[in-house]
Amino acid sequence: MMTMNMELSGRAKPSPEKAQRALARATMEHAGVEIGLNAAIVAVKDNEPVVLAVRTDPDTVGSTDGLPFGPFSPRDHRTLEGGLRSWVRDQTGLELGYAEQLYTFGDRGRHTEAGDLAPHIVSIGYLALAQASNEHGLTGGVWRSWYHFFPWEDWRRGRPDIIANEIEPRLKAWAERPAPATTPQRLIARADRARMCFGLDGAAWDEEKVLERFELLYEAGLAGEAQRDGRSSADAWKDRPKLGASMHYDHRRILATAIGRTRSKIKYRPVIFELMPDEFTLYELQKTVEAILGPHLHKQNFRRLVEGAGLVETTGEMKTRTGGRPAKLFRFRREVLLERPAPGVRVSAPPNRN
Amino acid sequence: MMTMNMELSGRAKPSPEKAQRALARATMEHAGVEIGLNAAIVAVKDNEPVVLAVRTDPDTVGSTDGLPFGPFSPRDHRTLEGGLRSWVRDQTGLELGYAEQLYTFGDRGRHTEAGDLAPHIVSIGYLALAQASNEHGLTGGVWRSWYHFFPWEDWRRGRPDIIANEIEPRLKAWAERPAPATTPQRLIARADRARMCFGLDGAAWDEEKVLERFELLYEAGLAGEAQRDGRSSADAWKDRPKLGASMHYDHRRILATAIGRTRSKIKYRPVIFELMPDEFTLYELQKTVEAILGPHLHKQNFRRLVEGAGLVETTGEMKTRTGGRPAKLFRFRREVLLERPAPGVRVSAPPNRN
DNA sequence: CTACATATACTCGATTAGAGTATATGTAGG
DNA sequence: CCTACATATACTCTAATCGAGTATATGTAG
Repeated sequence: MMTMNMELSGRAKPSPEKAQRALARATMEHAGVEIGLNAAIVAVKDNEPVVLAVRTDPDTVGSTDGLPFGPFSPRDHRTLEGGLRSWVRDQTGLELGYAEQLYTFGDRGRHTEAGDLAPHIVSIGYLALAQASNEHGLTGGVWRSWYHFFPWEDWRRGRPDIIANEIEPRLKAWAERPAPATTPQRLIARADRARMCFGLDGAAWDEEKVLERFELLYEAGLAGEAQRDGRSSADAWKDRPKLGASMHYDHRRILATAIGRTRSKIKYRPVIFELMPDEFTLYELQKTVEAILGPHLHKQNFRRLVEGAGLVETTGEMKTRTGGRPAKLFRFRREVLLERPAPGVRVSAPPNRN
Repeated sequence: MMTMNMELSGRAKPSPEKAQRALARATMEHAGVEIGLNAAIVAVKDNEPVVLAVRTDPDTVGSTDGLPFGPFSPRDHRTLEGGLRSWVRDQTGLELGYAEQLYTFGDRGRHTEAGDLAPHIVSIGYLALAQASNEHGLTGGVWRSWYHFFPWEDWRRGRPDIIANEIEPRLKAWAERPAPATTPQRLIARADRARMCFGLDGAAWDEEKVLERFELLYEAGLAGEAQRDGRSSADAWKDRPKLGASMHYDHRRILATAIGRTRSKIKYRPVIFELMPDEFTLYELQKTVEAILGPHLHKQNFRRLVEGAGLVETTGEMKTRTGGRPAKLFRFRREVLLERPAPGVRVSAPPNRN
């Protein structure tokens, strides 16, 4: 219907302008696209990574959480991020610190819940990091552990049982069913994707692949959202436990993106300190890193790496109530930004097993 | 006149799509938000990294290039990427292979001529990688070296002279001028930002910081776009050479994002092979990597790393016309995707100098 | 005073990356 | 044919780094 011919060849001269006009004409016929902003606001409370969730209807059975959402109006806000900060402040009372854009979600069907009549909403997802201490005036939403939505991501007490007990058998069954013809030809077989994503059969676990894992579960019909969206091939699993709590729309996908980005980013940018109080012990820092990544380093090496990277400096104070020898207090050393091109918490992968 | 506000706050950096003028005339009363897609289509031709550019008006002096642009209509396309592929095919005849979303640019300019009645265009930038051999039916646009727009990024023949001769003195002068009061309080001083971005005074050069460098130049009024947007504090430099070719709107910023992402991504995903023919010698592979990153590895170690990472396998064929000893031909080894969590061309940073 | 818990310092060995040297095998020009 | 040269490929050496272990310091609880 709306075939735009922008004539890019050098001959047809002022093409962009013409194209823009065509665009305007074409888009006017449409119901219109609305732009929304979603925020995954992350903090760490009591060694638990949490995200701010809003519950639509707390009294309804089966009601689910969602991420805070606000419209973007270029009339009111000059920048996307400015708009985000503004409605987050209004809705939740939080003053955001660090924020970065994640991804723009625009696929049709991301609002299937609302039906086809709803205007299409393109949502720009943001990741924001907050200190748990900033929560004083929280007016909307609740902090929820992000492992409430992604229990298989929590490796702090070893490999979570849900992988071997629930995910692996269901994915293996899915992998043995032939892919429907409507599915675009995948480059990698189902079984291999499952193996790489969830570290089955001895494959390595990559803690950054949060989104890939969730999308695999969704595609396999094992995420609650898949059934809601009518993708359920899941009757066989009706009586099995749910794989994490669902969220509205595609919000769990946005959260998966946020978790993956957080896990990736703390390794090359000192964003971990956005989640920490101003002063902390190295053990507290390690616990925060582990809350986000899963356990990786043993204590002695963590100290060496963090101190060796110049990320922190001592305050001179001690924290005595540790239950053992008092620990030195540290603070983030800003100057590291001027010294290293990519400062972050280096938690190197286990040695290559190939 | 429109001001592109690129004030970095150490946070995320959105930006405007300034295509309002034509649209304003067409839809005077409509102040909605429209969605556009921009594509940075990258290839490597004759060891030169190139991007597909569209020229508005080849006969006009001072006309500039832009990136291909097309609208997104959720009515016609189920996904953003599907929409992108569709109009790229129509406009250029190219069938995109690899494509990934980069960033969504949505800032409104403050002083737009069209005023508040102009519909706002939010543009979603994409990076696409293409093989140079696929260009047979190219109907629109021309391939341009990306170093045409970013000459300071080309380190293949050592540190580019433009840094010492042009960029360093102008940035130093800018750093000595006080930041205007309207500028939000910066965490890092101008001089330090210049040092870290461009590796001045012995600081390390980080080839991934393409966007940071461009935004610094823009903020300092040294990019052509800054003058166009009325940010020119650049009278003093009127007679000096331009710092790379400008592009329409904020397209050079999108391209900077694309280059940075490409440089980053080839290190942990085997996307370099999206730019290579099916069979190649290791030397050709190295030249392609160096075209993108700048020279890094000496030949012997490059071989060892690439082969050791399991990225390639020999075809059994040889290429004789090398001007020396014939070279084995290799192909990308797909199975590496099943073996390694993050396979890519490992070009490790030089040893830590701190 | 003792048991214990945690903090912190030091050591060791394996892996890896950067750099150099040596050798193999083609082309070009007399 | 022979020689100079260019490129490809194999191997070696060394320093840095990381995972892991051991040892020691300093607090609290009973």
